Amino acid sequence: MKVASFNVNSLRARLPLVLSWLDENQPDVLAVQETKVQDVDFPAEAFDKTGYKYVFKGQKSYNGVAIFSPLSAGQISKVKFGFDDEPTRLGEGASLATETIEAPSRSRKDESRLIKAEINPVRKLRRRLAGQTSANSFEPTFLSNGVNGIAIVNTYVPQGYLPESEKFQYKLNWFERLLRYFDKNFKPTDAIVWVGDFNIAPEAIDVYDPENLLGHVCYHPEVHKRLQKIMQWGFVDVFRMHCKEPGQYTFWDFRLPNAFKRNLGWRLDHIMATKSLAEKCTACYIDKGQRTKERPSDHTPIVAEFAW
DNA sequence: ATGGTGGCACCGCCA
Repeated sequence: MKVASFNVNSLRARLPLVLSWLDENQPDVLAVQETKVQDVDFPAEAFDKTGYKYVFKGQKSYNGVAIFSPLSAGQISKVKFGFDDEPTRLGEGASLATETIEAPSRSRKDESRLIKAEINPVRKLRRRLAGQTSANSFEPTFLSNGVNGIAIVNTYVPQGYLPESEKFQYKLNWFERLLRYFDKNFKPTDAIVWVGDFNIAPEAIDVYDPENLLGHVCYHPEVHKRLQKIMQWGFVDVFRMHCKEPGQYTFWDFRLPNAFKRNLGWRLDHIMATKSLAEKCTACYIDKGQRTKERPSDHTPIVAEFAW
């Protein structure tokens, strides 16, 4: 099973690139962030031609997440958008002048940053191999708390603007809500893949200038604390499990001249798996290929392969 | 070098 995550920075602007990437890489799951498209304008027809199924939630201009999975890999089920917690305190996407205005409960902005689904890529195959002896001969390897396939949690974590801003507090709070979300809906023994743009470089080797960038909203001790707590709940960074090299980035700021060429980047996009699943991870790599094509995203895909 | 990129929407916001 191949799982990928890609912040596309507008799905419509990146449509040809995403379509060719799917065709060339054939992942069982592609989690996409920053689709920047309202649900009514989602380019469904283009993906219908590919055989990939999809679930998505977006809004105008900002945020937006989607999960793609091919028909042959089984159904996408148990789809849920956003958190299921109490009302949020801060209006995240509001302008600077109005950012302290109360946000409505389960706002569109929250919903378009988290999408959860369950997939079972081998269910059909196992049934076929079992012969037609019994329709119920398939026994899932992991069965806990109602998860009998693999749960995919795709997040686009708030960037945080500046450390002294309300938006940064919103980001810290967002990670805390995410931990509660995992705790409420799953067990650490479930097979969960948590992927997406986390807007955090976990360690010094994940950012091009750790000394000077320490304190940046994407490389900040307070954010690190929140991430660590979620990791301690039961996740393994499968990229770092396979690759210890510094300078392995998934994002290069467009505003920094020749950032990609000079490899002045950040590792902000991640694939985390619960321990039982991480043990089955056979490879994890960053695919910089799309950066050499026309109109690339500022992020680049990260891919993990599992013996599943 | 007092600017420089990119996307979307609208005349600015966000990354």
